[in-house]
Formats: sequence, structure tokens, C-alpha cells
Amino acid sequence: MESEVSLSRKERERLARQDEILNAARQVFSEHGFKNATLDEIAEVAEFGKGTLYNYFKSKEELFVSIILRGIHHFQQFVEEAVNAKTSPRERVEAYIDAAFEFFKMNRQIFSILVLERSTLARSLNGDLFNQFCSEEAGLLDYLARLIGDGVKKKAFKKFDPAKAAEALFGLIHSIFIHAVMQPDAYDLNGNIEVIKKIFFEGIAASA
Amino acid sequence: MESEVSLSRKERERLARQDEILNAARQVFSEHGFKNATLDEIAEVAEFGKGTLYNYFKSKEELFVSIILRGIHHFQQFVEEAVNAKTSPRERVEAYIDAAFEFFKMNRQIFSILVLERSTLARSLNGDLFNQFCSEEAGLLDYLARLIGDGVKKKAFKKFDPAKAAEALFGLIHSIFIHAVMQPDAYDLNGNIEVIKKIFFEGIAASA
DNA sequence: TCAGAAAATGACCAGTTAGTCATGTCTTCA
DNA sequence: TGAAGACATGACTAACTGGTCATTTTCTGA
Repeated sequence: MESEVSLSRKERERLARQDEILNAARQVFSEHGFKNATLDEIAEVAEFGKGTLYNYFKSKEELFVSIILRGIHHFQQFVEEAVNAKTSPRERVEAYIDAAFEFFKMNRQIFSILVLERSTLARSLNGDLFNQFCSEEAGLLDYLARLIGDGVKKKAFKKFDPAKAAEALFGLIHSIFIHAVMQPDAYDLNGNIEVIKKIFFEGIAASA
Repeated sequence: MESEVSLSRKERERLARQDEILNAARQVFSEHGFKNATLDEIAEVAEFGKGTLYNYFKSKEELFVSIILRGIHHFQQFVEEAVNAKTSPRERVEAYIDAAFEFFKMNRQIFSILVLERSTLARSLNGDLFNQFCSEEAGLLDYLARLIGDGVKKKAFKKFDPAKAAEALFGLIHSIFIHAVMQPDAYDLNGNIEVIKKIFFEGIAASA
């Protein structure tokens, strides 16, 4: 009984091995996509036998979803921290956008999974796991919608349905992620961030 | 030699059969996605033997790409017609947006393929076919960029890089398509079109 | 040190499916 | 009418891969 607050060595070791597997899987999934990735390759990269993977995860799907849910969590934590450092609604939304891209730059692998596969998840996953994903994603959207709704209340933004505006901003961010993932070199990421910020806040129409 | 300008009966019949196959394939691909769709099901829906499909298409990939390229062509034709009916830059871009959604409503199947699979095409297709798709898609983007560039020149729009603004508008439109495809019922399509138009032209920031 | 538990392993199985091809059917036209 | 080519067909094959499990290896505690 040497564990008081923390986990026993065995438990820690088990978690460390699970982490190894998750990292290997993230790499392989991000290279080949869910369907094309094979458990044989994941096992090889993780330096475990294939059978061992099944001591840690019930199925390929569950392994995949674990990676995605982890990624979403880290992302949400990261942007919340950045947003909380600001006070005015506009600054907070800008902080959100900046943090999103900051996180993207640091976590390309998880994003190439999230961004490229998101739209086909419904077909890749069984109902339960897909619903888990959906509610996590809805959480992300809700948070952004609250940020925007706050700005609307404070008259910093025009009268928009916050949920719809959040969806739109997601779409703008998403489109840049996709382009950046598909042409990793020679993509003017920073320039594009400025463009979508300017469009989202000011629009393209010339002032009257 | 009864054919002068048009095709012989044989050629016409062949094209008609090819069309049947394409229609069946579009239906099956839109239901299951590229990877999960099977040639057996396509053959069954088309009411041909599986072997027959190979008299018309070299491979599953080629069949898939044929459908996509056709879809893109029809889309481009349709929006150009709508855009040409207008003169001012803003009206033309609005016409583009409206036409895009009009076309979407009339062609859900092809869009559920284009929108859901676009991001994974690089992994589904061999290099040549993927490049074909890319250049077609680049054509779509170029056209929209020219519309916007025209507005910038005429001072109807702010000084934006037209290519980047076009990408952004694509992202906005795309995000609505995805949501609409993923939750076909109970999605306020028209409301969302208005929102992205308002955002794209005016932005969300309250006027100073 | 060693017996028994826990964990790792990878050959194997079963299901799936893109693509083939030998055979059968239809069309054409002399 | 019938020979010859064109076209349709679906049973079959070969390749792939998620998941299993009997066996081996490692760990643990007395």
C-alpha cells in the first residue's frame, strides 16, 4: 500500500504504456486516416505486439475515439486559458482565434485527424462512440457561442444568433486548417488568420 | 453512316448505360462513402452485373472521380449562369452564394459526396486522379476569386487578397453544407445563408 | 528460488471486396 | 440464316485486416 494520493507504480506503468500506444496510434492515424490505418502498423510503431493493443483498448474504433476526445479536451483547455486572460468581448474572441491556431501549430497530427476525418466519422464509428464525439464537439461550439453571445449582449457585436455566428467562425477556422493540412509547406498561415479575423469582424464590403 | 453531327445509336446507347451506372454509383457513394461503398451494391442498384461496370470504368476510383468531376462541372455552369444575370460586384457574389445553395438543395447526393469526402480524397485516390480533382476545385476557387477581385478593383469591397477572401467564403459555405448534410432535418438552411452573407459582407463587429 | 499470476505475443481465422475471365447472350450484316 | 464479333455476366481469386487465443515471457511475493 505505498500509494496514498497518487497511483501505484503498476498503475503508472500501465498508463505510460497506454500513452505509448495512443501516441503511436495518433501518428499512424494522422498519416493514413482511420480506414487505411492498420493495427499491425500501430503495433509496430508502438513496439508492442498486436494482441497487446487489445489489453488496452477494446477495438480500433475505441482507440481512435480516445485520441480524438483527448485532442478536443486539450484544445478546449488551451483556448479557455487564452480567452480568460482577456476581458473585452472582441479581444476574447480574437484570443480564441489566435489560440486555436497556436494549438494547431503545436499539434498538427491531432488536427489532421480531427479536421480531415470529422465529416466521415458518422460512417466510421458505431452509434455510441459517434454520439460521444458529437457531444464533445457540441461543447466546443457552445463555448464559442457563449463568447459571442456575451459580446452581443454587451453591444460589442451586432445582433447575431450566437450559435450561428459560432458555426460560421468555426467554418472559417476549419477552412484554413484544411488548406494548411493539405499543403503543409508554402501556406501563408499567419496571413490567412488575419484575413479571416478581418472578415469575421468587419466583413468585406467597403464602408459606405 | 446515319450519324452526321450527333452520335450513332450505338454510341448513344452506350452513353445512356454509362449514365445509369453513374447514377447508381452516385446514390451508393452518397449513402456509404467511397471506402464503404461496394461495387456489388452499385452493380445491383444499376441493374448490371459487376463485370459490366468494368466495361465502362477502369476502377472504383475512376468511377468515383467521374461522378465528382461531373458534379463540379454542373455546379460551375449553374452558378456562372446566376452570376451573369447580375452586374454589381456585391450582387454577383450574392448571386453566387444563392446559386450555390440552390444547387445544393437540388443535388444533395453529389454534395454529400463532395462535402464529406473532399478532405480524405488525397488518401482515397491515386495521384493522377487526385490531381485532376485538385485542378477542377482550383478552377472553382479561381472563379470566385475573380468575382471578388473585380469588386475590390471597383471599390465595392475592401482591399482583400481575392484568393484568400474566396477561400474564406468557401469555408463559410462549406460549413453550412456539412451541417446540412449531417443533420438533414431541422436545419435552418435559409437562416444560415443569411447569417453567412451578413458576416461575409458586414462582419459581426458593432459599427463604431 | 520458484510457483502462480499477469502481461505480452503473433500466427491464425473469418469476413470482406476489388478486380478477373471463361462462358453465355445478343447484334449485325452478308 | 448463321458466322463473327460485341457485350453482359457472376462465380471466383487474391489480397487485406480486425480481432482471437494458445503459448511464452515477465513479474511478484513468500
